[in-house]
Amino acid sequence: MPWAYALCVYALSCSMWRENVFPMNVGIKDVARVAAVSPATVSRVLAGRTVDPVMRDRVLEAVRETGYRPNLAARRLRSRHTKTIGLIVADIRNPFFTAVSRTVEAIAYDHGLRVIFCNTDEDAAKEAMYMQLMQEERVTGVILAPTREGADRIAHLESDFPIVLIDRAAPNASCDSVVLDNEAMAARLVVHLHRLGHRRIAGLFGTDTVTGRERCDGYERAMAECGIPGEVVPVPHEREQAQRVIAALLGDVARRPSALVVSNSVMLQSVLRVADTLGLEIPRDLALTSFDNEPWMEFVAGGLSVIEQPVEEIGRTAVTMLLDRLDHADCVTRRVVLAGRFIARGSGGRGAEA
Amino acid sequence: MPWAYALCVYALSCSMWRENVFPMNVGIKDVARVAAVSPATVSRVLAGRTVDPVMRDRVLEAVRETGYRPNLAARRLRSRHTKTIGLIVADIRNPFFTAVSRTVEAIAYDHGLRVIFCNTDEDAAKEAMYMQLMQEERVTGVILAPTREGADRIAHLESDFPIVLIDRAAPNASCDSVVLDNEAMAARLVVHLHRLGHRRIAGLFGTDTVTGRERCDGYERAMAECGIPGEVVPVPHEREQAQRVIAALLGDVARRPSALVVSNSVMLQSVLRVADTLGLEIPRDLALTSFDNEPWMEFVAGGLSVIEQPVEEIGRTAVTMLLDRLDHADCVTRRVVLAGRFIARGSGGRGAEA
DNA sequence: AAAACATCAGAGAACGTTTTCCCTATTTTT
DNA sequence: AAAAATAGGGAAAACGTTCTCTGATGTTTT
Repeated sequence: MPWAYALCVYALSCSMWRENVFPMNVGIKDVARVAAVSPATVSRVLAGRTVDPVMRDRVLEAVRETGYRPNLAARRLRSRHTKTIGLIVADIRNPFFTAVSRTVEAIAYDHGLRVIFCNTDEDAAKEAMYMQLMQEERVTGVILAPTREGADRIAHLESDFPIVLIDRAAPNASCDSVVLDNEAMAARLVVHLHRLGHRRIAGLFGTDTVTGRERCDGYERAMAECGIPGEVVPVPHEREQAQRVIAALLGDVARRPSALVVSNSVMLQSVLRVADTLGLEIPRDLALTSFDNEPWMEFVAGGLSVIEQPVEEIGRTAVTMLLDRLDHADCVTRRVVLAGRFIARGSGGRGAEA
Repeated sequence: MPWAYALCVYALSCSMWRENVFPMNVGIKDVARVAAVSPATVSRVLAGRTVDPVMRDRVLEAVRETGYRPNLAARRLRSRHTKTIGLIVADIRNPFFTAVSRTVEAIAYDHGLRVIFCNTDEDAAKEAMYMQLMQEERVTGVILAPTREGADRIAHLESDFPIVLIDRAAPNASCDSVVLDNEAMAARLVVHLHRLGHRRIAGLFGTDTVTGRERCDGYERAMAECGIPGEVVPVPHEREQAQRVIAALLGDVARRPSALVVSNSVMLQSVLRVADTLGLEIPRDLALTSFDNEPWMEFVAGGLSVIEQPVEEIGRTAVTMLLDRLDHADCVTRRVVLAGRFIARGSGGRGAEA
């Protein structure tokens, strides 16, 4: 009784008898028989190759009549191209990734490619498992937002298919990649806060990603250039732990900075939660800036000042690069660095930027 | 030059020569040769069937040595079970669906099932295309959040695989389904607002989904029971259009209600946007209640009062039902109705609920 | 000790396509 | 008008597995 937790379970329409209108499995041979042609001809018609029009029509009619649907497994086995790409993201709850995924999917389908979508939850083991799956699926290529371990592993790995890294890629990565200019964008946030008069600016960055690393570098560089000491706070991915770390930072009045640079929107939500429980008002008690832009950010904390990533462009570029790589396998690896857009709203506090 | 828009493109590591350490395509036969056994035996070892231990070890060693990876296309073709389920959602940007997807994926993988993830963007044509794809993939089953047209179509359709409807299902649907008790939950929101003293409560519901329909019914019933006239506002899915409709409602001071019941979180964001541009403060000028709970909702409009859906339970139940249906194909169809949880925060305005 | 039975490895068919090869019919060239 | 070239359809192989069937090797029963 697996539905014990259900509010109620209705049972309906008793006899769903399977009267099979069509023979259970219609194959290309059945179509061929009905159309009185050879299987090869049916295949040719379906592939859109030149076939005598009268035969073609006979085949098409037979397809309609029999309700034939090609078997993709068989097709892929024989033709040896799967027309499938893998998309492996690190956190499906992060709207940045869902936005990129949506674009990737749409563009891939425009190119007649199916996409296998996977979510690793920042878990290197799951990631490895999925990469193996990609191999077993004999995918055409993979678009991957790797964990840090994953990024390392890929550097040493010679895979059977091209890989395009998104969002996270070491500068010396051995495959194509499309990333944000994380350093510059993190620096932009620091400069923004500095101009607003903040001098105690802490940086919260993920411990497990090269993206976090890069943003941290940009933060540190900018802080140095501003001539103020920085405090880098490594924040784990898991929500509970993240909130503990943040609470430790903000709960101690002596330690508490006046402003924060936060590495992404899920981390930002942990910050908001902690600030709320501590009774901190934003931006009065704590100024906030972050990466990623989402609709609700307009309405929180007087409008959050953030770096917006060009999500469509990231997705589009990734697919384009992958496709291009298929044609030019031995070409040099490329690294595309995209600029983000800084959106100034109210969460920086302390008067307006010049 | 498809990267004209790039901030910069680095070209790296020139000669990625493909020195194939292993023969390009290692098959089960190659493994068999190396292990000096028959292909059948290799297959048996890989399937975990009883094989002489010494042979088994030889095979395992040969697998390691050759770097063999099974070809899933071939396996699926021959064995005639794909161990794959389809998951078709209507809007990947809606966090409700991403949350459900995450659960479905995790549970499916626990059961050794792969999932093909698809996003229809509320487009019936895309949905139909994906359903056809599922057929061509010969999936084991499908979990589907249908558009309204899709729900209608499925009622007449006799598909080759079981389908479990989630989130949206007509009460008379011809397949298994797991849904929220939309009527009761919508009524709950109305009652909440009524108790707070609101008398002019409008309901905003999607035009294209049976979920919207059901929530609307609950809203109307509850309004009638409270003895106050309701105003139902159909809101299209597309963002621009949605905002126009909402602006028309809230912009006209005479027409403007004092409180709103909103059907989901993406619609809610449109409401927030419009309220913001109109300079309406929440809950002072407009009380707000909605479906779906997300972390940021704590921090907007004094805390949004919402109906939280049991997302994990929905995903888990859907997979369980699908699996169960495979064992009991001719069983009656089941409809699981889950209760949501009402979370009262501040956005209802006008004093506290009794 | 012989007969019946169980166990398990190998040979080869099968899964549903695409593709190669060959052959015929037609068109083009000389 | 004959020869060469081209086009397009059919037969059969091939893709990499799993599965059925058969036979051999032990193991138990009488």
